[in-house]
Amino acid sequence: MLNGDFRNTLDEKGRVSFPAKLRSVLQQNEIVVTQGLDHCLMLFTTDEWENLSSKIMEQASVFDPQKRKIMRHFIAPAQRIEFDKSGRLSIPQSLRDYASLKSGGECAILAMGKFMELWDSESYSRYNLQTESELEEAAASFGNILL
Amino acid sequence: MLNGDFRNTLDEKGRVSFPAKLRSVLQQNEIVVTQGLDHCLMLFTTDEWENLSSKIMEQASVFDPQKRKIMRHFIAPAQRIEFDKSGRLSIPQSLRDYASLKSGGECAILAMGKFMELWDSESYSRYNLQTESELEEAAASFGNILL
DNA sequence: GGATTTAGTGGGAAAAAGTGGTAAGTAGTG
DNA sequence: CACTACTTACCACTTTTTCCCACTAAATCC
Repeated sequence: MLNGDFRNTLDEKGRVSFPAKLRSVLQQNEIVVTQGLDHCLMLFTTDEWENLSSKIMEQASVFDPQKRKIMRHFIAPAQRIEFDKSGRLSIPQSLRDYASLKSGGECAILAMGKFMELWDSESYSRYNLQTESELEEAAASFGNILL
Repeated sequence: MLNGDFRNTLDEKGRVSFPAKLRSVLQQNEIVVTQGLDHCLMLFTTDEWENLSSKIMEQASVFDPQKRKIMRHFIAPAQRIEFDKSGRLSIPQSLRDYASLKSGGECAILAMGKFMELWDSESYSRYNLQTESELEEAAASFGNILL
C-alpha cells in the first residue's frame, strides 16, 4: 500500500526525480504515466496498468462516444517511462502540457493505495483552495467510517 | 498494444512525421489511413485493416442505407501510405480536408490499442473542451475498476 | 557532532527525432 | 507534344531527447 506526499522540481529538461521512498516500494525500474482527473497525471505500476487498461479496453467500443472519450483520455496518453540512473522520470511534452507542468517549476507527487498522482504544485494549491468547502461535506459522509 | 499521444506539425506539403516510438512498434513501413469519427483520421496496420474492412464488407449490403453510409465513410476513403525516408506520412488532400488539417499546422497523433487517430491539434483541443464534463461521468462509471 | 552515505539537482555531449527545402520524376491538361 | 501542377525522393539542418558524470544538500550512522 503506497502512500506519501512529496515536492520535487521539474528541471529544464522535463525531468522529476521520483521520491526514493516510493521507488523502494515499487521494486521496478519503470512506471506508467497517463492523464488523470482535475488536470494531474496518474502513475501506475506496470502490473496495475495492465490490469486497469485491459478492463477498460474490454468494454471499449469505438462507436460509443463516452468510451471513445475514455480511450482518448486515459489509454492514448499512457507511456511506460524508465527511471534514469539518478531515479528521475522524463515526462513527455504532451503530458507536461496537460498537467501544466512548467520547466523549473515545483511539482507534487501523491501516493495513495494502488496509484500515484503528479501535480504542478501551483495547480495543486489552487485545487485545494477551491475544494476546501467540499472537504467538510465529503468528510461528513465518511464520518461513520472514521470514528 | 499501441499507445501514445504526440504533437507534430503538418508541413506545407501535407507531410507529418510519424512518431518514432510508434514506428518501432509497428514493424512495417506502411499504414492504412481512412476517415474516423469526430472528424479525425483513423490509422491502422495493414493487418488490422484487412481484418476490419473484411468484417465490414461481409455485413455490407448496398441495399441498406446505413451500410452504404459505413462503406462510403470508412472503406472508400482508405489509403495505404508508405513512410518516407525520414518516417513521414504524406496525407492525401481529401483526407486532410475531412480532418481540417492545415498546412503548417500542428496535429495530434493518438495511439490506443489496435488503431491510431490523427487530429488537427486545434480541433482536438476543441473536442476536449466540449467533452470535459462527459469525462467526469464517463470516469465515474469506471471508478470501481480503478480501486 | 563529525563523517559517510544517500537523495536530489544541474549540465554537457552524443544520439535520435523531427523539420524544411531543393531537385527529380510523374501525371494530367491544353 | 509541350507545359504545368503535383507528387515523390533525397539531402541538410535544427531541435529534442537520452545518456552520462559531477555537484550540493540532506539524512543516517557511529
